[in-house]
Amino acid sequence: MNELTPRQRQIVEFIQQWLMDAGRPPTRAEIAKAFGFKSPNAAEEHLRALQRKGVLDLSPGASRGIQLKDSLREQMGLPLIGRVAAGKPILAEENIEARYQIDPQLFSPRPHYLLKVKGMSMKDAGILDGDLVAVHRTPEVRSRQIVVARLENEVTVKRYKQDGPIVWLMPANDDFDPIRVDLKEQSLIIEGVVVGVLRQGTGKGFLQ
Amino acid sequence: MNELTPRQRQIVEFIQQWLMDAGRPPTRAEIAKAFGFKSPNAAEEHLRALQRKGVLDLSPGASRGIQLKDSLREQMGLPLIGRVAAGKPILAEENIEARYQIDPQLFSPRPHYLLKVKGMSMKDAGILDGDLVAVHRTPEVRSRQIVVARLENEVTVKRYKQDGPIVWLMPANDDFDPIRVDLKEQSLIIEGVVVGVLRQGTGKGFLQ
DNA sequence: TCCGGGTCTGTATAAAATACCAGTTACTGG
DNA sequence: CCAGTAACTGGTATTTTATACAGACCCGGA
Repeated sequence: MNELTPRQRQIVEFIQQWLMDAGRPPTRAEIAKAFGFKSPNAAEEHLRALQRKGVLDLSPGASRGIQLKDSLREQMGLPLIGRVAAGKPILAEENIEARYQIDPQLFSPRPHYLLKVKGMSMKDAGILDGDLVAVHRTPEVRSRQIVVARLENEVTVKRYKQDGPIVWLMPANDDFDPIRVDLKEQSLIIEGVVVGVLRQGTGKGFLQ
Repeated sequence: MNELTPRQRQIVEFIQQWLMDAGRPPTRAEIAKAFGFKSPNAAEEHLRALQRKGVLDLSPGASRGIQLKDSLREQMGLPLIGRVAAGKPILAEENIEARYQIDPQLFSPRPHYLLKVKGMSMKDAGILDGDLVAVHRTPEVRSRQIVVARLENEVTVKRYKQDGPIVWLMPANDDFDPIRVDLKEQSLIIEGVVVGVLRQGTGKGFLQ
């Protein structure tokens, strides 16, 4: 029911493009012209359908009264997760310290949130205390990827290494020891894969 | 001549705010209502004045036909500088590999460009080969700041240390030697201060 | 003093845009 | 086979919007 038809998807993409180019939403007539509709009502009905499906909002009576809901979420930006409250899902509202807009093209795959790193256990991978890591939320991880894992209600960033039923969470710092997790005994929740790193304020002086 | 009056500045700020909130530009009547004008023509004349001063574009005949020129520049995002052609200014068009939108609140002071780092000379400061550093363009630097410097047509990222007329460009890696610059003999151009670091694609596996 | 720009009121009108209504065609699932 | 939905054409009433014109007031510079 909530799935868009190919035509509806085209309409939404057209509106996004138009917004980028013109800085304002299109009118019914402009949509109709772009798609070759001979009646603006064809556009009207597409817009109604898209509103029913929750993809956009229409402001009654206003000219160019089309608001894409996606763009609102994009405008919100990525949530920055600071301290993760025990037992709460990582993206719970109370964990969000701020939101930052990040160009989606900058990282791939697309990150879902930023996580503030505590401690120097990943120093040799260039991830320092206080750095923000951009995380793509997926449970599918491969060995040698740097992951965000939750173990005993502790959230940690480590390099992932699987050896049969044994998972090793490897620090990138000789001062720390690898963490051994036996999946038959302990539960390990993968909160995502690190797809980027972001450090604020190197100006004042940072480390050594 | 190109200076905006306080009232004109208010108008521009109002349009920016409206764009953020509604996702479309305001009409003359909406501007008039917000400012308490009793005539839409007051808004019209402000828009004309702002167009004359080059702050925005008006699309004749189109409803909500206001395009802020600033927002276009903001949409362009920060330029990513790759290889710097010898003798060319760092922000020359031919040095720009791409543009990325970055939340201005993320870094402070505001960065002017991103520079792709080559080599591992700043490894211990968490800046690795291929990282992007966000750079605030200023010639004013203090000791211990990480700077982008140009020396003999080579652009390099190092920690700055001044000792009277002698400047030391300090690597953050024991395998590299500090660079000694005597300002009486050599010219050193400071291209800016590093205010942030950005690494793309840590997912696949990075270093050690 | 006169001029021009900035800031606004008030009125008017044409053009742009929305919001309906009545149909048509084609496809899909019960 | 029929109902429902998607995807249109064609048209119209109504509202929204842009824009022009006629003034008014203040201020600073020539």
